[in-house]
Amino acid sequence: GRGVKPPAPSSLADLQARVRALSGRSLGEVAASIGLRAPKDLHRQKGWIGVLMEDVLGATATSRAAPDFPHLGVEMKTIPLRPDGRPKESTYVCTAPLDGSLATSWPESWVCRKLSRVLWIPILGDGPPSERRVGRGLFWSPDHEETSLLQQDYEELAGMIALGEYWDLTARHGKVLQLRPKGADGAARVWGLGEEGQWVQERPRGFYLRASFTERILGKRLRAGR
DNA sequence: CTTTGATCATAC
DNA sequence: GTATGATCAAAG
Repeated sequence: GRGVKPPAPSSLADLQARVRALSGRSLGEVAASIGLRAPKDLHRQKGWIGVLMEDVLGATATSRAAPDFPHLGVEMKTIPLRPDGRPKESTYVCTAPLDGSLATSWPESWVCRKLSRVLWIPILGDGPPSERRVGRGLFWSPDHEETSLLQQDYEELAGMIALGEYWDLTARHGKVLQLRPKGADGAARVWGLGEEGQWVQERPRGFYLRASFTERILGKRLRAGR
């Protein structure tokens, strides 16, 4: 089926109201509201929930290197939660260019800008996507401590990339932010600047937030808030 | 069970 | 191919 996308939210208040209205609804209902059907599972449509929420909330920057709501400066992320409230997965942030164009300083970085204001939308439940439910959305900006952790990791990781240390560029680095392969498959390659300044072929990488960090972000605020 | 590395769909 | 949206599945 084809969807009918609502217009972009006109203001932050508009977006907040739409998020509130989605809270508690099943993904099947949400999909139906814009003329879509939920897939039986996510095996072949891993990003379906994220795209659905973008569509239903009127995000405009899908598949572009910009926040989902450019005029509001808001990036939206769906986050699947276990029954105990812990995130099931890490969260993709953005790609990490290896060709020398990656910002070395945190404030200038794409990661920093993308994370400056995030709308987290929890997704509850296992089983068929149509039966999962939308949780209560949360607008988040990193506090001082979170910013410090992110900056520290970012600068370490960006430094490794700048030095071309691909042999050690694994997901094991970073307390809260990590680098992971991000390609069509394990054979995907991209050109990177090597240790001697030569061009080398490497797996493409992306920045991810560790699930433990997202848990802290959400847990702290959901317990404190309301 | 948790984490790392691999993988799938789509837009441009 | 690059970027978006993520989850899957092998490895630890």
